[in-house]
Amino acid sequence: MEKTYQPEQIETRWYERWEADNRFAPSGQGTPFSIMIPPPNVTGSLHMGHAFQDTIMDTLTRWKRMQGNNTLWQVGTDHAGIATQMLVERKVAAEEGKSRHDLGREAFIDKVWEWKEESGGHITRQLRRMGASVDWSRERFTMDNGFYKAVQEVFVRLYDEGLIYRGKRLVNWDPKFETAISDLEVENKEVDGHMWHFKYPLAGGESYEYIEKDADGNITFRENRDYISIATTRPETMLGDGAVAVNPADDRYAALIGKLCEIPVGPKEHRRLIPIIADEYPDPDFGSGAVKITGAHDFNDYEVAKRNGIPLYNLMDRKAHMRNDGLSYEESAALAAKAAKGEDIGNVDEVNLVPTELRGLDRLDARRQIVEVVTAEGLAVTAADAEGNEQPLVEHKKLMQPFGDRSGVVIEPYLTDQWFVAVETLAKPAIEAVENGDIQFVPKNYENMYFAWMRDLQDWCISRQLWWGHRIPAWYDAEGNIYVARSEQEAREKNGLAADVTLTQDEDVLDTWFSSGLWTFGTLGWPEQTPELETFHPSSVLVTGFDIIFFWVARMIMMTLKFTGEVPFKQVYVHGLVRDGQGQKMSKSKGNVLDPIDLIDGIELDTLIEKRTGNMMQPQKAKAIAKATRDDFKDGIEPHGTDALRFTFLSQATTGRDIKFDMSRLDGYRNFCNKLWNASRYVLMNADGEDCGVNGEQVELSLADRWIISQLQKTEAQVTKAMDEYRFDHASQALYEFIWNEYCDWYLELSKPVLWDENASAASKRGTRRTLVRVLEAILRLAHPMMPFISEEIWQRIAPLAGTHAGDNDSVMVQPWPEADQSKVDEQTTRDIEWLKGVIIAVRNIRAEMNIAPGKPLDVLLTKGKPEDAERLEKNRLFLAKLAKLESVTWLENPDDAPLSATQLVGDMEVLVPMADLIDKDTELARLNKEIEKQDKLIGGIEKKLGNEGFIAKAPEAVVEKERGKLAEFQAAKKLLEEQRAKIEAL
RNA sequence: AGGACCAUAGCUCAGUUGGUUAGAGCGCCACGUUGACAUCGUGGAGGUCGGCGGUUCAAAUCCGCCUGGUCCUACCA
Repeated sequence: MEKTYQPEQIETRWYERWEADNRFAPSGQGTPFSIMIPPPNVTGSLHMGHAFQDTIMDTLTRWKRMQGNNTLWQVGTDHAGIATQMLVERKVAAEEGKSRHDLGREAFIDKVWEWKEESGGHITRQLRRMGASVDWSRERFTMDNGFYKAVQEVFVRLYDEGLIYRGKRLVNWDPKFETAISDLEVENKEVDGHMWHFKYPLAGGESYEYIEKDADGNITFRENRDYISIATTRPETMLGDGAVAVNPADDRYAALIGKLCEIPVGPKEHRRLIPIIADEYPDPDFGSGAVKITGAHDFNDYEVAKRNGIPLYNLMDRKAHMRNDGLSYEESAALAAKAAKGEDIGNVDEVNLVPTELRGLDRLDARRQIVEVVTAEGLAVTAADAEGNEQPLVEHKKLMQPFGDRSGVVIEPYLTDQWFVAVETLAKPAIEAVENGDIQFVPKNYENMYFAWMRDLQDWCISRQLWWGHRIPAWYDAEGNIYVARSEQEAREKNGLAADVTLTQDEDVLDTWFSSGLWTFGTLGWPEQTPELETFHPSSVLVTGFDIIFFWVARMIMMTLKFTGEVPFKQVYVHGLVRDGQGQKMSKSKGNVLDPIDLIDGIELDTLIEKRTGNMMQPQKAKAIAKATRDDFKDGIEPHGTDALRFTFLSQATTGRDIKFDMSRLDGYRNFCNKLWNASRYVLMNADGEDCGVNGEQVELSLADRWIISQLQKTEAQVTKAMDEYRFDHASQALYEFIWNEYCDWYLELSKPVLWDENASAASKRGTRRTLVRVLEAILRLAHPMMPFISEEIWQRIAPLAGTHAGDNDSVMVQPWPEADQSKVDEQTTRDIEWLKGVIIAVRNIRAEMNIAPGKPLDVLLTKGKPEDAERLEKNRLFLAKLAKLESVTWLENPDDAPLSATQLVGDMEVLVPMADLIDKDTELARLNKEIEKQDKLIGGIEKKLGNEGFIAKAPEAVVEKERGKLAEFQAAKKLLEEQRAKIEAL
């Protein structure tokens, strides 16, 4: 074996071997256990979140597999509609200078598939680097034919049941991608904005007395007005106003309800009049209390408009430019005027209220012009500035503005025909499944988040105006009648349409999440009733981030219950986000992204900087990012190996909260791998080719042997319990603790005196070798789900010595998970070893405090102990001498015979290192005083407790007894320390 | 505005149903290389558990309020 652990030499090799040996497929034996991977985007590359999540899933999967379950980890990728289309569009533009429209739909889709075949496997290759034991033979892609069949089936059935409908609704519109998006794909961000205040003059020059009152009804302001004051952050929408609404309880405007006012924009001769209506929506205490209603461009206004029969005038096109189609402004304004008077003008689609000079402008340019014109006309509300001059009132304020999470552009509410899922009836059973425990969230508090969202569900807009995705299985005839079916042919048959009736398929595709919602059962062959579906559905656990509960988890629950009558998974393990060392979200624009592969393989500083600053949206940040990177990673990143990275994730995986990724812990766990490596090296050096008792030869087990076996049982139980509870931090901690602090620090050291003792019996040497090997072999099995590579590499060498290796094709992957054997837990042995460790530490302590060289042989006396201490000394003389580097150890019956010594306590017993000539009186006195003080404090605390009548009366007897015991112990210790102090003082 | 989560050593975090001498890793200080490992070993320093109040015989732990932080949802023209 190499002297240090070299992960790069073993990881890829083992992964290829496992895959070639078909180790990842279900065994076909045992209780089914299945996990469906949250499908990563096919365009994606592995980020820290994936790496974290995959580590957890793989750890669970390997663990369950070793426990003998019929284990399936189902893998696949998601076609990621917008992201993929965007990527291929860019590629085609760069390579051929063509847009997707130049190519046409079919040719473009071909390009996407080409791209997918070439580059779509990037993330799955990276998944292999993480050691993920997914069943590659069952890999699925959401655009696969089989999966498409499931998607179509679901669509058709929901439509037939009336749960999918098409309608004109206000939706979130992404003007960059020219598609509808769901509200979950919208990110609300705070931006600096303006709020303008404009005067809407009353029709016919009417005026009224505007009166403001305070809370007590006293008049605080009155003036004569011939307008109503309106505020807006989007002046361009004024063009599409259909009404001004005031609250019916607002006295200021009560007299105006039913009257008309004028929108202060557009050609003077065609100024539009709109009604002033009463609605509960306006808040009298906010702004002027009057709200302009633009039903086609604002979600709140849309509701008001619907309630009051106000027309919805669309002002923009798909690019969010001001419309340049439909009727002329004059014709449109005339129609709108009729509508304002309450006349029915029918379909308003052709009505284009954008004045000629604004048509075709971007909405923001239109906004500027409108503000200018209205202000010039004197219809801006004014306020006095610092010098007392009246100025147009423009408030600078923070606005929450919607942005597309992929496009980054401002999202517009936009009126279009879209397909929707009516979610109400689907939501009910989905809520119940969580309420009644069929699905459990871990940690449980995420259930509240789920309920909160499910209780307030909007119909889900599932159509997207994209080319890449599952095309909607709906056809239209010339009259616009809709026929939904699994194919054009079925549409004809179902509806008795003649062959000469022309049908055209809907152009739109489905939201990617619509197909992802079918993931758990769609991947198992549904709608066919396959054996896989029977065996592995519902899946056992879903591992996912909380940010995706709405997008995906909730929808999976709804869809799966609807179509299979089963829950998609029994448990949902929700993990936190992986953040950088400072707790910042990792993002390209912040330049703080870590690539898991770089942590595994290492990366030069310059390459890392190049990676972080290359191809940036905001190049001006490059310098700061380069500096920050230089500060954080002076020498780049060293290679750590996959196992160390996995172990780091696991150790930081506490209950559901975000993790700050800690590089120093990554270093620490790489060292841990090295520790395990070297411990194994030691074992091999001492056991390979030696008699390890594989054939059941007689052995003699030392105290240390029995102790480490006992500790192993406890560790096995701890790790198993922690895994059961998804406490990967506890599981990894227990393993770390055992390997480093027990097996390496103590047991390996304790094995040396036996193995190196020429006088030791063959049976005792054999016993120690057997224990060394067997315990290590168990450790490797225990470690395997967390650290698959190093455990396999070492296991292959160790297992033959332990007699558990079944030949060339064997693997630790398929070994049984270690189960604790309670009969091997030996508390007496544990106490004995604790005693031994206590004495050794006491001697080391004295050495450190007295400045005695670690290697200098010492003569040590033990005294004042109980008879069992003397016995322990006799049994452990060899160990003691070796580990504490002692020349001799003597049991002193009469403490009065003790020479002047440095002392330490082990229980009641005193450890003495005679050093008459060496002792530093002052140092030793100071130390003793400090010790005594400490005991005093402890004693004081307990005496206070025991002096409390309430405590004696009410606390459980066992607790009181325990306190009494402690008191006695501390008092005895103090007494010994005082005696020692007296001796030193007497010098 | 509503809700969730968090606050424990210089840093990253554990701390089960209240009873521990409040722990780990990293970092820090001192010492140490003869054979598993300097990616190491040995010893050590370092915390009034964010603040205030309450419940209790007993609070890092349960309850309330406050402060600070993170996030989600809704946002008001």
